[in-house]
Amino acid sequence: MTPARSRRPGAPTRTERGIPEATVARLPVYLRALTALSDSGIATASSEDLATAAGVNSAKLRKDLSYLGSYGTRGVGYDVEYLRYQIAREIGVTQDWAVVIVGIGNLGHALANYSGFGTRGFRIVALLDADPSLVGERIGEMVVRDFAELEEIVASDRVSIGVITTPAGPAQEVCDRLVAAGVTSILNFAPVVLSVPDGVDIRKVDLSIELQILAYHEQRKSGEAALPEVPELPATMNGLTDLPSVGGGVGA
Amino acid sequence: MTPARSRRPGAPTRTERGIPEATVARLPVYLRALTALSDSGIATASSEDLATAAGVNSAKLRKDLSYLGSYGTRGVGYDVEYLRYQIAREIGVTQDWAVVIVGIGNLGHALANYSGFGTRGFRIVALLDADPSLVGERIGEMVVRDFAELEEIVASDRVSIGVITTPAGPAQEVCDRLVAAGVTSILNFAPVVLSVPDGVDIRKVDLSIELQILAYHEQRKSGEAALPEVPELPATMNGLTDLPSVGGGVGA
DNA sequence: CCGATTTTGTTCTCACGTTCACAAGCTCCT
DNA sequence: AGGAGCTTGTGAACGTGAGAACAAAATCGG
Ligand SMILES: NC(=O)c1ccc[n+]([C@@H]2O[C@H](COP(=O)([O-])OP(=O)(O)OC[C@H]3O[C@@H](n4cnc5c(N)ncnc54)[C@H](O)[C@@H]3O)[C@@H](O)[C@H]2O)c1
Ligand SMILES: NC(=O)c1ccc[n+]([C@@H]2O[C@H](COP(=O)([O-])OP(=O)(O)OC[C@H]3O[C@@H](n4cnc5c(N)ncnc54)[C@H](O)[C@@H]3O)[C@@H](O)[C@H]2O)c1
Repeated sequence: MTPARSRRPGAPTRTERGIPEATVARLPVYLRALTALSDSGIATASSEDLATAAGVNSAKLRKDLSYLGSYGTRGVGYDVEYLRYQIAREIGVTQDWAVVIVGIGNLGHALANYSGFGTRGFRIVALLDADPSLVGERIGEMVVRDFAELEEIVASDRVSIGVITTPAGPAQEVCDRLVAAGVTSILNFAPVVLSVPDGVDIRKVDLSIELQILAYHEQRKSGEAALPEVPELPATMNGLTDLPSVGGGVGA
Repeated sequence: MTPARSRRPGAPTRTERGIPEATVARLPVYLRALTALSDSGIATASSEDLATAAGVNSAKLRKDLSYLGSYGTRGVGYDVEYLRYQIAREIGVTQDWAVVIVGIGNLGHALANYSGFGTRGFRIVALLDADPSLVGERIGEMVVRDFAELEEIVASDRVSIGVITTPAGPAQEVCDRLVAAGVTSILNFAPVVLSVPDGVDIRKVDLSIELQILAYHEQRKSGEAALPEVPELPATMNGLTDLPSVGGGVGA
């Protein structure tokens, strides 16, 4: 019989068949690469080929795939279709997930018009907005509906994923409504930190943050000699009201 | 005098005043939290307060800030305005960075209409598209210009950041053009892995990947008993052409 | 049938990131 | 002036992630 294994120090703590978070974040990239190879009529690919297509190093790719099982063939590589199916199954996109989008402004419109979600395992079942002048507008096949209908829609369409594209102000309130209605995964575009109860997953997309990270590295490239002098902290910390205005604004 | 320090084992390798990547990614969040506190009229905040506002743990926040210098006061906390300025300076958003957006479709329109960049250290100097029927269209204060004008614009406006919102197909080509024109930081929305030479930074935003990560966790929440059986690999790997179609599509 | 060749799956080691815990330093009150 | 009470800055421990390296397994040619 199998002896009760004591955890080796350094081994990642992971529940049965749990996959490291860093790996989970790369699986969709592999899935996309496999789909591209498949569309090019390629039936088999080595870890090196796949790693190149996915923009990662091949050892990392092999280790990532090894968490799913042994789906390759030594000396040969991976069967593209088979591996694609296995990854899709592991991620959970062999069937479609129902999604609602809340806040049909600039960004909400763009998402609603985007055809890429359908081919990647998601089905947008409702576009919701609180603005009465938007309700009833047609976008592609869909019609904008009133945010008040949220609970009904979530319940009848088994919606588990919500996307927030409202301004920052109402975002927490919208988030709470989504959670109360039964949504357990949220993708947030509003520039604000949302708090959710345990059991609800939240991810954020923040374009200003991405640009600011680029700006940081850009600044170092262009030579730090160009940096302004560090103003020293005065003896008293008061009287600092007239510093130059700086980026980092809050709000919609 | 300062003795030449030999690297302690375990200490992160970092060039003079270099900041760990994970910290750099959080500084914009702190900046936003500080701006919010400042707008609420709060002049001083403890690491605990700030950490709550930024959605991180306070030890992490203190360690992150310690890479910038000692800007707090023991027993008191941090001066909100002063710290905000220091972080903005470190990120490099005390002045605006010029940005071009390439591909003015659904997403490009949304970004062009977004007012949030201006208040966070960025100035959109041009909207570019290859489609002649779009060139000349007015969006807010700006007019869509021909992609062919790229080089001229980059040179005359000292543009160092480019945003790609074209379909996946032309994205690499557009990327190469941007780099050749002198752009050294790129934010990519197209679902494709771009390759760039050393010295050019690239970040990607991929909504389908975000949703798929949520789907993975969602699947585990709803009980794995619901998972389809794992199909076994047949003795030969051929003849696998009729697997169910799965999410992960490629293309625009 | 066997050895050469290819490529996976995994182990080992090092680097990076997070969190705890506490001494050092500042303010305020008596 | 001196001690009580906070809060920062950081050393040290721990956990996670990345990559090099290699043994194991499969194919293929002779
Ligand atoms: N547009 C962009 O390119 C862009 C870029 C980065 C970040 N963002 C962020 O994304 C979010 C949306 O941006 P946008 O430009 O689309 O804004 P927007 O103002 O155009 O649209 C917001 C929509 O949300 C709706 N709304 C407001 N309160 C609501 C509520 N309580 N319930 C339901 N709907 C509500 C409004 O009616 C409006 O239609 C903002 O938080 C913004 O900061 C947008
Ligand atoms: N719209 C969304 O919500 C959304 C969501 C996720 C990802 N994306 C991705 O973002 C990108 C843009 O999406 P979209 O919906 O705005 O697409 P879109 O088709 O509406 O717009 C693309 C624009 O790029 C322009 N273009 C094409 N080739 C070009 C070239 N070589 N040079 C310059 N311009 C060129 C086109 O003329 C068009 O205006 C796509 O890669 C898409 O996969 C979009």
